[in-house]
Amino acid sequence: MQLTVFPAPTSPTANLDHGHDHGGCRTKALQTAEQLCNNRGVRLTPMRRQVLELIWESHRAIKAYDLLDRIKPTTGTAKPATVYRALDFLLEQGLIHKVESLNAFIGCSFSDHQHQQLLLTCIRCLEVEERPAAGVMEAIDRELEQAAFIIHHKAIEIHGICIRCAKHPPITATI
Amino acid sequence: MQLTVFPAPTSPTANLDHGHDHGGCRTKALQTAEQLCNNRGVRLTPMRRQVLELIWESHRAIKAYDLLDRIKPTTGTAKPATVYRALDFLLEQGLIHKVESLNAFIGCSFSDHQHQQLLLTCIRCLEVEERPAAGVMEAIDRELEQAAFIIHHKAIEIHGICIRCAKHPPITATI
DNA sequence: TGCCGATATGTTATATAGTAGCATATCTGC
DNA sequence: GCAGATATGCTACTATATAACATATCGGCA
Repeated sequence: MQLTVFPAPTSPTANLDHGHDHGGCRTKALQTAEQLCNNRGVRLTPMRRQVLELIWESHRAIKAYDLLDRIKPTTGTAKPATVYRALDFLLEQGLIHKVESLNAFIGCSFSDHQHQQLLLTCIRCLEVEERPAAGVMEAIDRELEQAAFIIHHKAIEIHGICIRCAKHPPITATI
Repeated sequence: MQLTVFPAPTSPTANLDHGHDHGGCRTKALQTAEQLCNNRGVRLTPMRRQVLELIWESHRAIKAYDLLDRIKPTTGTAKPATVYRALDFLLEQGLIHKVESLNAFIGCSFSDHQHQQLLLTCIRCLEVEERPAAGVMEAIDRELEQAAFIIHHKAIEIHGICIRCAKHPPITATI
């Protein structure tokens, strides 16, 4: 029998995402969020901020109920609505994306300028990469013009193997 | 107060999808499905066929539990697993698509050749149009080559207003 | 500064979506 | 017509998401 073992995803709290210093990502994202909310006159409350922080703990998409579990120790009382309301706010402000095909959420790396990127989810390490992909967006605009379809929202989600995982093939053992 | 009233979606059983004779679509889709399954040596059982027929009753995406409600009168006993198993089979065979952003399913119009199309969902009439969109697919392939991302599956979902609904503006009343 | 309306969160309950695991039935090849 | 494979029945459960109303907090203004 052949067993294919993928490396387990790193723990949600470890800054191990493929070796980059993720603390920098998170700090920058939170600063940008504060600024954006200030400029817009909307409130990044402690609850909303905490959810955003948790989402930014890694580049893996996180599920609403996992966020809930992480919040409970702090609040003691958090319920689904608490999390979903924070998520709704963050989505409205373009600070996070929902990965529809995973029912999960990731921080938006381009919250201060571009939205509606390609979302590349690695089925091995579960990290999601966001790519503005101008060429793809233009091709879609052309296609929709032909179809005379007036766009409101795009979700472009690709699942596959990222370059880092492709370079570190899974351990294969015969038992 | 301004009230914007969109025309209600036509009933699931009516062949009224924007005026085209939908019976033809359905019949053709079912014939293609029978052929494909025969060629592949897989079984389009009565249950699976019924689910496919129900999905093809319109061009609107249908939810698993709505399918379940439609099946119950016939079988008396259908449970979620019954429907989900049929859906899994139809997805595997490429006879239907899941619209991830709706948690709903539509028949595939290109089951005998192309897969992984653009799915255009009209937020007014709720119909889903499938478009192969070669230009978009090429642009995505180029982008993924740059990212060195090995693709397994695409979900490209656009929400907006279709050409037919754009031509029939909603009734607007002041109350 | 303390009151008011607006915004945000707490709380309970429920709706919607999907899966696990084992029993039973049906099909297909021999 | 029997055996193994495939499909469905069935029970229970897990996961995802929202509704509706109560309470708390914020921020402007009398």
